[in-house]
Amino acid sequence: MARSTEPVPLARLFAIAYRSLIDGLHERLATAGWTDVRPAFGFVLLAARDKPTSSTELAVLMGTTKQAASKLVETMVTAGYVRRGSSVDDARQRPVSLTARGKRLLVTVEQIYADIEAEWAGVIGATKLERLRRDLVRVLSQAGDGELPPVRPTW
Amino acid sequence: MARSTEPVPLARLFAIAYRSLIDGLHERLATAGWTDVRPAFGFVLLAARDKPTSSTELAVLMGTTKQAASKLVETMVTAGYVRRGSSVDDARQRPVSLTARGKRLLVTVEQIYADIEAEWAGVIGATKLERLRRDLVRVLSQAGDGELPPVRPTW
DNA sequence: CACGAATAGTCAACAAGGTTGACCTTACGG
DNA sequence: CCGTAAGGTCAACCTTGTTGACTATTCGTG
Repeated sequence: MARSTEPVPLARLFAIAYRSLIDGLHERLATAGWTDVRPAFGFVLLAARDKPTSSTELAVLMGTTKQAASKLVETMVTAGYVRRGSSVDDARQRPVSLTARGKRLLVTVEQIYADIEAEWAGVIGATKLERLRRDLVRVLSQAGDGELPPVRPTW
Repeated sequence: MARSTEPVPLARLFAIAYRSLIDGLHERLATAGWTDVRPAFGFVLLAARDKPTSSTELAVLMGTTKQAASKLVETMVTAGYVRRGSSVDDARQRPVSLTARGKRLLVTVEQIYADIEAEWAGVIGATKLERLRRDLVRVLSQAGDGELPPVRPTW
């Protein structure tokens, strides 16, 4: 099929790129035995990496309702990736933190992303890849207030 | 909030970029009076732009089942954007083609995408934007067989 | 310090959009 | 011809999200 002379819309490229990365990640995770990981888990892992997070924070981060975020956390608790604690200074909060298993998954995910990005670098070169990342960050930070906006691609 | 020194994962950037474009598109569409447009409509419009498409073709393009594609078409028929015909040479096919309203929507969508991309070009420069597009196409064509793979970001 | 408003979270009902699986009809290739 | 493949539909179900009502804390201001 001949390539149209029209430029491919960026939206389509981003959709493909995103899906490609996510599919690649989950294929490799499955191969490595992580078969119960849903795409959205990554956000929770990332958000809870350094310090406990909360359902509300997750909701803002992902651009969903806090109920949806809470359900996601519940799923991950059941799967053994995170745990809900209770806060000393605010009894309303149920801080979400990673279990040992969750930490292992996070490490694995980051390793796989690094691998995939390395493969991409093999295709277009590391320099161009980093340039791509840099340009994207710049464009996207613009819309938000210098910070990267919430994430989840609504479909 | 201080930016981490870690590079932002590409997956997250693509997710943000995609969502940003789609949200921007639909905001502007809504402003212009197109209030019943779903994100997935775009694929159908694009696929049916030059020649009639089919549910099966759409399914492959979007990476869903043909039933899901068919439902989408049904929705768009009801909304008046496409029409299902019948083929002369193959009575099994129900070719999907754009209505006048569908064509107007397509034109509008393309105009809005052009506007948004122009705004992006205003941020990082047209040259870098085109470089970004080019690099993306190269990387993504690699995974597929020279062609861009299916699209829909599974969530 | 008391009381009203805001915040963190939960529960339950529902909706959208997708999948699975069975089925019908038409086309194609020995 | 006849078996098999291909395009499409129907109906049941599942997953994931939303809406709306509610509880329990905390904050803040008179």
